[in-house]
Amino acid sequence: MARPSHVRDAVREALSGSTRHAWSIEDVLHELRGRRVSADFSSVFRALTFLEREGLVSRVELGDGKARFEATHGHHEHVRCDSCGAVAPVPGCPVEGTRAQVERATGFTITGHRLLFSGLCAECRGRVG
Amino acid sequence: MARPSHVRDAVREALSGSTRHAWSIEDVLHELRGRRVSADFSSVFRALTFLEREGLVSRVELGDGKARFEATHGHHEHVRCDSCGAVAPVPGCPVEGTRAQVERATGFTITGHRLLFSGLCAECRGRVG
DNA sequence: GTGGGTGCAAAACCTTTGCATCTGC
DNA sequence: GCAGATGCAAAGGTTTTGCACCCAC
Repeated sequence: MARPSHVRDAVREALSGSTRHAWSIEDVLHELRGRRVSADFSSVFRALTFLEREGLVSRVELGDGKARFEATHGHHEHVRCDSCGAVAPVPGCPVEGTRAQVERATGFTITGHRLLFSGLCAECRGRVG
Repeated sequence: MARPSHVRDAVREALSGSTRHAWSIEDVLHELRGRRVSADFSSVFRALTFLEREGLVSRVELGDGKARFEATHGHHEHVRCDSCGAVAPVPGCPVEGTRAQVERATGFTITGHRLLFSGLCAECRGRVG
């Protein structure tokens, strides 16, 4: 029954009150530490899992072996920098409207999708090449 | 210098001589066992890594926490069954042609993408709902 | 008291690497 | 012999879970 949870509250605030996208658990932990919120890795993990069940947070897979989370927003895709790992949101979605076609081609009932672009962010393009 | 490698050979044959897509290392191991090929997990792992460097095999990430591999084919996307985990290829690609737009919107230089559909395969649709 | 929230530590899972061995060449 | 291929086992890196403790109701 709605007992106070400083970790959960802080995680919710961190994710919704920042422009950063696709937080790893470590990212969240560092952010909390920066805010002087004492928290443990497993508590952050549990907070994220909890918020995910609530629908406030979405888990996104970016293929770097780490779980990533972000505040649930409108539908969007992601782009990840091959060099530094930075993640940015991609507005819009080129996949909309292809569902019927994919269902016809595969026999699956399609319920969702995940699109991840890879490339170089502006910063790394200047630095790396 | 081209020394015989029964594991590598068997892995190559398994991946190219089957309709299955997106093999996990365990999948390959079971297939080899079925073919009476003795092999160890790490040998299969090394064979896959080797074939990947050769370009004969591609590593694909399907967000289930396991590395997946498949024979390198023309560009295609994947669909994964939420219920049983079956993976099927999706011909074509709705993302082609959106690169310029994404680059404009994000400032990244886009070099690739990964699209994964999720849904229910025909079998699970009948069984689960 | 009771049940949820936390921290700490250990368990689980996968992938990757080290090492000794075996085998063609 | 030498170098590559293998198996076994252990190391690494992350995510999950078990447990004991503490605190708000």
